[in-house]
Amino acid sequence: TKSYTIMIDAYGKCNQLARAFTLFYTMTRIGPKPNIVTYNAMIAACARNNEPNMAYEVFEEMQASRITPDKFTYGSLIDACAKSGQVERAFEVSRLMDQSGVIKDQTIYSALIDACGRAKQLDRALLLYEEMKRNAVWPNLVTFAVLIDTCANARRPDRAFQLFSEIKHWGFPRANVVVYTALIDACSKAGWPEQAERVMANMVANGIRPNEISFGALMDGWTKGGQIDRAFEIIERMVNVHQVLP
RNA sequence: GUCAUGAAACACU
Repeated sequence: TKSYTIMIDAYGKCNQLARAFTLFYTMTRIGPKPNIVTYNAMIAACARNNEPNMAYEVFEEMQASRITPDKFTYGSLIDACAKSGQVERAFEVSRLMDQSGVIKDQTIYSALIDACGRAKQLDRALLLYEEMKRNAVWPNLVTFAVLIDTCANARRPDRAFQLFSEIKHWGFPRANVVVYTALIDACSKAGWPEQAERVMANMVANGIRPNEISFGALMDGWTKGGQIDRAFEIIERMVNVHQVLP
C-alpha cells in the first residue's frame, strides 16, 4: 500500500491525475487496499490539479470505506476549494472540522485565509487571523505571506504594511523572500511602484536575496503606470547587481 | 527516532 501511495502522490505532483486515478481504482478493485494516506494523497492530487469535485468524490468514497478523515484530508479539501475560488465551500469544511473535533492548525488556517485571499475577502481573512490567535494557533511566515497576499489582491497596501510590522512580534527575526515579494506585489498592484522599490531595498539590506518573482512583481508595478523604461532598468539591475537570471 | 499524504509570492494561460 505504501509503494502504491508513493506512486499516486508522484502522479499527482506531475499533473498526471488520470494515472493517479487508474492506480487508485486498481487498488480499490484488486488491492492492496487504500488506507488513509492513500485517500489523502488522492484528494491532494485532485486539489493540485484543480478538480475540486473529484476531490469530494474521493472524500465520499473514503467515508464509505469507514475511514475517518484527519487534518490532511480536510487541509487538502480546503486547498481544493481555495484554488477553485469556492470560499463558502472552504468554510463549510472548516465547520465540518469543528463538528468532528479535528483541530485546526497553522496549515488549515493558511489554506482558509488563502481561500479568502483569492476571493479578495480581506475582512474575512483578518477574522481568521484573529480566530487563530484566540485559539492559540500561532501565525508563522506562511500565515503572514497569505495575509499580505490577500491585502495585495484587495488593493490594501496599508494593511499589508501593518501586518508586515507584526511579524517581528511573533519571534521571527526577519521575513523571508515570499513575504517580502508579497509586500512588493501589494505595493505594485496598488500603483505604488516607489514604495515597492523601498521594500526591495529594505529586503536586500536585511540580507534577503530577491529572486525572479520579486523582480517580476516590482516590474509589474512600473509597467502598470506605463513606465516600461523603468521595467527594463530593473531587468538590468537584476542581472548585473543581483545576479539573478531572467 | 516528525521525514508515503495537506498551506504562501509576479506575469502569461
